[in-house]
Parts: sequence; structure tokens; C-alpha cells
Amino acid sequence: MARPTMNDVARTAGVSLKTVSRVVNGEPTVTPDLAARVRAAVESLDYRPHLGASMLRRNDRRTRTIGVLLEDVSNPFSGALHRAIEDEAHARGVHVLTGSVGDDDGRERELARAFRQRQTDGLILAPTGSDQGYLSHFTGTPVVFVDRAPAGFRADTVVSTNVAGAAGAVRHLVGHGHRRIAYLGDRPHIPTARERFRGYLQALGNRPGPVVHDIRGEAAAERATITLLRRADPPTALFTSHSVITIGALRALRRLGRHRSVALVAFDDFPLADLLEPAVTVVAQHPARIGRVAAEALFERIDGYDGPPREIRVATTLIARGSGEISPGP
Amino acid sequence: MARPTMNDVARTAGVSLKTVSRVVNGEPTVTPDLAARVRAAVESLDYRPHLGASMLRRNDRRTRTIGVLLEDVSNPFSGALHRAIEDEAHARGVHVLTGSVGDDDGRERELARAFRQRQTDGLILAPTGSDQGYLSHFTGTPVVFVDRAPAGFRADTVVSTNVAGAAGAVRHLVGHGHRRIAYLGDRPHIPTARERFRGYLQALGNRPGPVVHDIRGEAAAERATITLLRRADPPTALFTSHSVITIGALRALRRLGRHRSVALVAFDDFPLADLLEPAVTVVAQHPARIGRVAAEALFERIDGYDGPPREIRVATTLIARGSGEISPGP
DNA sequence: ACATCGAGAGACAACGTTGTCATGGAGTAG
DNA sequence: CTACTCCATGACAACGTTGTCTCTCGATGT
Repeated sequence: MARPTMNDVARTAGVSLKTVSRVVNGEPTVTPDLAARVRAAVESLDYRPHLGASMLRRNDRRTRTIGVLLEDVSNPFSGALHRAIEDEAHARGVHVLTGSVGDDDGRERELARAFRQRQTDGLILAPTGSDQGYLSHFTGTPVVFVDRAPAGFRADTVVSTNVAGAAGAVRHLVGHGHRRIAYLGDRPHIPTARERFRGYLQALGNRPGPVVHDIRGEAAAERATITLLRRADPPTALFTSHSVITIGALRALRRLGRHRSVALVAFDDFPLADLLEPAVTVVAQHPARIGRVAAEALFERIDGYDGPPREIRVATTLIARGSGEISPGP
Repeated sequence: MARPTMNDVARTAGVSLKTVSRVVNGEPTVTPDLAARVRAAVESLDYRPHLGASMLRRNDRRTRTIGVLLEDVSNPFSGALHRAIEDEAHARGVHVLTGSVGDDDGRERELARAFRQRQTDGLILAPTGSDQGYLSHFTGTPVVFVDRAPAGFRADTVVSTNVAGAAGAVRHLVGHGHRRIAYLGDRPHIPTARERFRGYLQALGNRPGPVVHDIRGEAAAERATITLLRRADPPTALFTSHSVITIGALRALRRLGRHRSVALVAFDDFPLADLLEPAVTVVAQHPARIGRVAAEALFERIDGYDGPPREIRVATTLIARGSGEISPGP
């Protein structure tokens, strides 16, 4: 039993093929009587139009699908982004194809290409690879970047105010009397990490405390923190520039029993930060807002807006909860 | 400038349409020389095959896309599920359309229908609505349920061992001397909630402590917990059957300063549970495993397996961290 | 040298839908 | 009563691709 076609519907309803097409597409020029018969036939045969054929004949090339490539759909930041994008898409009757890029440099390209091959109407991308130049011949498929600035290619970009946010965090610590404030951060070739580091430097007037770059993963962050605190001249406060690093640092502080004596301000909020002891002071990003704004920008592009690439910054919010208000020891 | 077609490629390469088709589809019966010319033409014109036309003509009806409908892609459980499913799909060259169903009873049906309309090869669904009967005429599109059992329709289902897990949690508390153990749970019409409640009852030999059903959201859970603990005869231990409820209960315990004196075992693990004080004892689910198993089952179905609906249970793990090992007061 | 075979290449139809145009019948104005 | 308009309906082609069949040409075997 093959899938029913419009012709089958036409035959059962006793009308022409074209009339079925009209009813299915909601054209108003069909007598109610006929329309009803067609709808009944559609129902009884469980007819569903063949999108391939429809796409083929239509001149409008929209698939009403966008692609979303995030670092890892299972982390809370990506999840919130994803959800916000999905809500915007849903409101427009658009569907969302997702992919996790992870750290694999090739997977970003591979998935971006595959999505384009699938004729997604647009793409929202959290760039992971070191170069997005390959996007330059994606003519006709608008792209919006989120969370990180791209390299080698320019398009609308929606990111947090990383410099200002980081600077605010560090100034907060300075305001509580700290002088030796450590920076713990991700690989500095990542634009976001670089910006946060810049904010850190700026707040300290380019006279940084101990700096550790290139931290990858919770365990590495924990080790780095322990090493820092065992120095002869340990920092009295930490600024962690990424939530994974924050968790590692928290574990280290616990392990050394220093969580009530070493101050900490983290970039990026995380669930339950307020229930820890002490509760963790953070510079909160607003992933839902970033996602919404990015989706709006993408849909503008899809609808034909053709201005120059825009860089949209979403402000961060410092939330004082306790860990950032610890004073340096005597 | 319209999009190039196979004909354009054929003309530039000086071969026939069909030869281009063969090269594009990797058929081996083309002279290397011609194949090279075709590939050069494809490159220079930035030709990409029109999926619609291809799908139309091919007799293989696969879109190599599956749909995944979860409660909310931004919660950690759904995120981990999603990620695991995506990894399995990626390994098979299959793409993933996602949707968040939320609590909206209609959105589940709407999205399920839309995905099927899009001709996804299969669907993984965490059912939210009270009835999945509408799926019964989804002939030809295999469905696998995750996290919750469906109602009104049977298909492969992958869920945690809810009864055993909950019973284990409660027995753990009993083992630490508790007699008045409260149950805090979601709406009992949800199969998962009902099963966990059954496990609770079973562990107590059908002589339950205080029971609160129908808790929706963190705030409600917090209020319910406060009410419970202010009773004349308050419970000495809590069993929270859902992570949202767990968070609310934790907040309430903090607020009343009872977090070190009232025991708690939670169903479902959550990030940082080990960093709270006391660290939270949980019955951990394994969403990544659930997702992987569900994806495997779906792909088996897609590949033609046609046995009766299977119910696959993924075991939970009790992780003792502190909160569940608090003894009842004198 | 001739028949046979095989493999690479092309001609052509077909997939299910929508755009275009023709048709016919009812309604309206003169 | 006729001529004209209008509009619902239908016939037909076309979209870009792949399946099938045929053709051609060179190789092989006798």
C-alpha cells in the first residue's frame, strides 16, 4: 500500500487533481461543498502532501527550518539558548534542527555544510573552530553567531558584554579590598575567553595577579586552583571566567577548606549557585535573551534584510550572593 | 541568478545529465576523466542537489532525519537525553529536529504531527499530554517513548526503574531509623510520578507518612515543604520525587534552618548536588543511557524490525552523599 | 575476421505537486 | 433575448532528479 497522492484524493472525492491542491493550500476559490468532500477524502485516506514534490514545484525556496549548532546541547547555557531560539522559531511556524559541535573542529564545518545541504533557511552558530572562513561561500543562507565572535567571516553576532562584565566582577573584588586576584580561564584563542581576560586586566590597570590560561575541564580547573592556593604568595580572590572552571574551583576550595576564606566571583550563572555555602557571586549572562535576539536577527535576514553585519551585545548582571564579598585575610 | 541544476553542470562539463547524476551519487561506473570534469563543474558552479527533486524520484523514502520531542530542552535531564540521542544519530548520518513540549497539552500533538508531516523517519517522544492515542494512525513512522510511559498507545518505551528506585530511596531512609517519611510529588496522573509513589508506598508496607501530590514548580514545592515541617507531627525525612521539587524542598529546609536535621533523598540527580551542605543523597537516573537505548531502539524500528512493543527499563543508582544519612532526632 | 559480450554513456519517462491557461456555466447589463 | 463578464474548475506542462532502457564502442574468444 503506497502512500496516497493528490490524485488518489481527487479520485475518491470525485474532483480534479488541481481542486485538491487548492483545498490543501487553502485557496479561497473553491465551493464549500467541494472543499468539504476533498477534506473528507484527505481524512479518510490519511493523505499528507509530499514535501519534496511541493518544494520542487514551488518557486518559494523556504523549508521553514533553521539549523542551530551549539557547543553541547546538554550544558545549561546552551540549553537556555536553544530553548529561546526554539520559542522564537515556533512562534513563526519554523522548525529547528540541532547539532552539538563539541570541541571537534571538523564537526562544526561538517554539520554546517550538512544543514545547508538540507536547505535550512538560516543557521545560528556558536563557533568553536578557529576559523569560520568556510562560511563565506554560503551565499543565500544567512548565519547569526551566538556566544562567541567568529573568525575569518563576518555576520550578525550576539554576545555578552564580556569585557565590561569581567571588569565589573574584578572591580567588585577590588572594592572588597582584594589586591591579589587570580584569573582562571579557558584557551585564550577563544574570543570570549580573550575578552574576559581583557576585562580582568582592565580592572586591575594592567597589573594582573596570578593568571592561568588553557584550562580545559573541571578536573583541570580543580588542579589549577589547588596549585594556585599552595603558592607561597596565594591569591586572596579568584575570578573564574567560565562555568566549568568555576565548578572545578569550587571543588578545590572545598577540598582545601578555603571556601569561606578565599573570595570568588564567577563568570556565568549556574543552577543552585545560591544554595551553596557561601552562595556564589556571579556575573550572570542572559542566554535566553541572547537566544531570542539572535533568532530575531536571523529571521530579519531570512525575510530579506540586507544591512551590514551587526554586533549585538547583551549586558551581564552582577549578582552578589556571598562568595564575592569575602574580605581578604589580614 | 537561479540556483544551478544538474543540467547546468552537465553543460559546463560537456557530459549528459545522467552522468552528472552518477558522479554526484558516487556510482562507480564513470570513467575517472569524466568524473573529474563533472566534479570540477560542480565546484565551480557551487552546485548542490535539490533534495526535493531527489526525494521525489527516489523510491527510498528516507529523509535521514528524526524528531525528538522533550519536555524542555533547557533542563539538564532533557539536555543529557538530547545529547545522547544526537550522538547516536550523528553516528548514523542522521539529523535531529527538536521541540520542547512544555506543559502545553496541545503542543505535543501539534509538533508530533508537524514532524511527521516533515517526513521524519522516526520520533522520540517524552509524552506530556494525558493521551497519546493520536499516534495510532502514524503508520509508517516509528515512535519510541522516553522518560514516561504513554497512554492510549503502545510502542517501545525506555524509562527508569521508577518503582524500584523510589523504594530503594525510602528503604534507605528507613534503614537510617526514619519512621515518618514524607512524599512530595508531581501530579499523579503522570505515569512516572505514579510509579515513584508506588515505590514509596511499597517500601513503607502501605503505611505512608504525610503525602503531598500535585506539586508544580519550585515555589510550590518550597511552600509544601514548609507546611509539612510546621505540622504538629512533622516528618523526620523527605522523599522528593522530581528534581524541581527537590530544589524547592532544599530551599525550604534552608529557610527553616532544618537542612542538617531533616533527612532528604531525592529522585533524579542534579549538578552540584555533591557540593551542597549537606551533599544531597539521590537516586540517580541515567539520562544519557536512556537516550542511547531509545535511539538504538528507534533505529532498529526504522531499519524494519517489527516485533511487539518493548518496555526497556534502565536501572537507577542510589548515591549516598549525606542528606540521606541524617538520623531522626530523639 | 566475425560474432559476442560487457561496460560506459546518454535518451527518456516518471515521481507528486503547483503555475498557467483554457473552458464552461451562471449571472448581469443592454 | 443576446452579448458580455466573472469565476469556479479542470487540463496540461513544468520543476530537478533518478530508474530503465538502449546504444555504441572496444575487447575477447573462436
